[in-house]
Amino acid sequence: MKTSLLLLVDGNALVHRAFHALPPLTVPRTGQMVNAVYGFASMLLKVLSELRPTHCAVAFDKGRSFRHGLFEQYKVQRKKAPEELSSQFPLVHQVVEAFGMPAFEVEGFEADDVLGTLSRQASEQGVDVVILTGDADAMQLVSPLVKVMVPGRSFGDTVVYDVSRVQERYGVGPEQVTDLKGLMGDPSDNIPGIPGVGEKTAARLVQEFGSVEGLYQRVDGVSPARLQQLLKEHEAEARHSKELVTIARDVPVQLDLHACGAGAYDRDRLLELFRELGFVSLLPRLSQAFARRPEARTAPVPAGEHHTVRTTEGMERLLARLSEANELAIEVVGTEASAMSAGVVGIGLCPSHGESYYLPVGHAGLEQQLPLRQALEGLRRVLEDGRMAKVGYDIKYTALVLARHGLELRNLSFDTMVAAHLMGEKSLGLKALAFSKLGVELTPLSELLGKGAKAVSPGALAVEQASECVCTSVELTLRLREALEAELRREELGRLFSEVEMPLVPVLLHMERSGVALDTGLLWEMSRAMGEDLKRLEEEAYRNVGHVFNLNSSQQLSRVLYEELRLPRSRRTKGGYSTEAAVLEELRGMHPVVDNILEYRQLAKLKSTYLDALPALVNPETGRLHTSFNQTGTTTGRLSSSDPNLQNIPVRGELGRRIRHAFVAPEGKNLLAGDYSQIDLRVLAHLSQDPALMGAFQHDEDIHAATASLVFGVPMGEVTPDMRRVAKTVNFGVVYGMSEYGLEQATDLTREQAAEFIKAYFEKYPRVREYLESTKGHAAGKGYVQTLLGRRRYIPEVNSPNRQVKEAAMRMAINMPVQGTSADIIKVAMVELYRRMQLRGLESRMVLQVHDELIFEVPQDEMEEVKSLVLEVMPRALQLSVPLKVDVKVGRNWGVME
DNA sequence: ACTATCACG
DNA sequence: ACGTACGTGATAGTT
Repeated sequence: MKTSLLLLVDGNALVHRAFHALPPLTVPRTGQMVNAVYGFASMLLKVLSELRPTHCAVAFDKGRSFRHGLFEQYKVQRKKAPEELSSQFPLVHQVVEAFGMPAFEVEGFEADDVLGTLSRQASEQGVDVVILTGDADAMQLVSPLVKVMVPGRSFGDTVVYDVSRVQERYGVGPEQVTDLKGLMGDPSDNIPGIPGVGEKTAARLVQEFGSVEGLYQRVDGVSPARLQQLLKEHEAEARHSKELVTIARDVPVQLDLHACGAGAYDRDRLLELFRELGFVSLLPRLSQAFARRPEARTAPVPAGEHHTVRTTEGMERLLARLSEANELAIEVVGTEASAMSAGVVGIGLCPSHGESYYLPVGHAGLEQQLPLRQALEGLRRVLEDGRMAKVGYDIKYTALVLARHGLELRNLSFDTMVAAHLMGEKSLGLKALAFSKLGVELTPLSELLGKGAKAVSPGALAVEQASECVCTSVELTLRLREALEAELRREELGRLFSEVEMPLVPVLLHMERSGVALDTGLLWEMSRAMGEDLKRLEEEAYRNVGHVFNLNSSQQLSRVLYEELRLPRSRRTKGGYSTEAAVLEELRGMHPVVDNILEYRQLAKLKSTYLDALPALVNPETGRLHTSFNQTGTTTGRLSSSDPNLQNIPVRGELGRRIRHAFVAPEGKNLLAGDYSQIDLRVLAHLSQDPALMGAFQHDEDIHAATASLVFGVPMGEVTPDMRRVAKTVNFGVVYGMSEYGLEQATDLTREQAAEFIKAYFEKYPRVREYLESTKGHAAGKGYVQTLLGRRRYIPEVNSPNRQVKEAAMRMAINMPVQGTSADIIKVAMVELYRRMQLRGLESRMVLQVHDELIFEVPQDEMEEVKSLVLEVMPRALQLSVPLKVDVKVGRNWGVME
């Protein structure tokens, strides 16, 4: 006999939960955020196909909850839902409607009150109920006929609570959940409870006294005394809190089962809606959800054979299989995030769909696993075979760890992280990509490991768990390649990807692995000397102010300067008034402590960020300093450098420059630097095709002086240093989308002078103005801008109704094609230089890139050859309408280069 | 985890 | 009447 089952959904709670649990997901063209809609729809499909309810209904909050009348602080701390969430509710309602589910809303009640009432009415009719929600408060509704289902740790999973499960989880029965919550309170709803009473204590009290009311009848029997005291003091809060967390079951609403029949969905409407929202992955699940008879449940993660290879025989079978493959997704699980220090825990391999392998080699205490040596020797033929394409997610990490263990991964053909970044994807985690590109929810290894204090090392994981996770991960990597390859082609990014970005991967790997030599003795000595100066400055500052304070705290400093010393205030910050250097410069001479602070700040920055930090990062294996070059860190296409950042080593001040002296070439070698001269302005000349700007570069003029001469209307010979400085500022400013206000701030010009200068500038360079205007027009029309090689940046804010947001977006739109084209150019140069250096078998190595300059470490006998190679390749990287000029300098260290 | 500051191009 | 230069990453202090 078929029994009835009513599914009741708390629309608000589920949507909130989905919004916070799922990575951002937007509709490509409109930018509408839909992650919560997706999660809601996906969860509904799952539950419909698994539970096969005969009836269903959804409830939503409506109006101001009656609880606000009971308690004015109710949910008062809760921020207004962000636009990204609230804009999804209309779509959720559309989904519910297409699913053919009646939606209940009752003015003044929250969704769970409506569900509480409906579930009571259903129980009275003897109907089984499952409540699907994202809010644990609903546990109080559980009864022999009513179960509560909530999403699990990963949103795709669900956990069902019946009476015994509630008892087990909370230590009290469902009817006591309100007592428990009343004592504990709920910070997320601003419900007070008893301060200091958590879940443990609350559960003990409820077990002992049965309820809040029972507790207060016998409150003198509570021990310890401290707790008893607290309970007495906060009796009103406890009783009130219980009232607040109690779900109403007498809402004016009537359950009509006939109107709630499941399966009354509008298939065409659903299909259309899912297509519109880009939920392609949900389409095949529709028939499952609405099929008449129960079928096998859909797997959230693609099924496939996952093998764990732990024996010599297993290895032989694997190798036989790999020899037939022509591509291979690969992932190394390392002991740590830094590829230059990581050991190997395991290797994941996926030669084709539905078939993946995990080789544990470094699992702690695991008896049956191959030694790393044997695993690598076995795999060497395949991994070093340049004919077999390797696919990976962050493949540079995998290849670098392997390289350090003596194996060169060849033919790095597709990195899904790099591809996704090129596609403008903002969330680049494998989890986010699998979700947005494949509609698959996966738990990445990193989540298994936890973070912060309770993080465990991968080697400590159970091999079954690691294997399952890594096999899924390489499988998805292979499937992502297909999705992304097609997308790249569609967006005409295929060449940029396969001819620039992917060939760059081994170059960056080489640079990271090379590292750079550091004179740590020099840094230590400077640190010691600077430490003394800092101490002196600190004491002087205290003397000038009259008391001790923390010079490193901008908040304390703000109080000292603007409250105690009453110096003139300017820009506000959150914790007081700004104390940044530009502001302090204005205050110079008003009080002696200002000078102390400025000098202290400068020295403290240099000491902590460079002098003390860098020597500690020298790799004990190599004795050198190794950065990471991040290929997916910027919106413009530049590289970034981290751990440590070697792209912001000081150069400007005298003291700063001395730090560069510590970046040295080993005995018998020199450093060679090739830097593009004025690359951004040359790119601007090319992009704008402005005749005057192009002419200046074609004649190899000093561009800032030439600009000054043009704008001020004086011959080149009569340009003063001041005129040149203003022209230089404007030349840079143009590339940043500068305004009159910006120029005023950056120079000592008045607003009027600044306006006049800008006007004159655009009269002399009219095509630059036209170019800037057309770039902004393009951005507004298409929602993106691009570089010479087609690299794109999507900027949806260009059409923001908020003027400030829109203007900021326009400045980004102006800057990106220039900065990004320069990045294209140097990347092409790096790939070509590396290729040629390899071909010639040079011992020289590229070691650093700083946006417009490349640093090489060159043995003395290769110096001339490398110098001419650099001078040949860098200027020819891309053909522009103006020449690209490269200056080459050589020196024993990075501080003295001639 | 966030904010303010500051090093680089 | 507004009130910002574009792009990064590391540090120290604060929550």
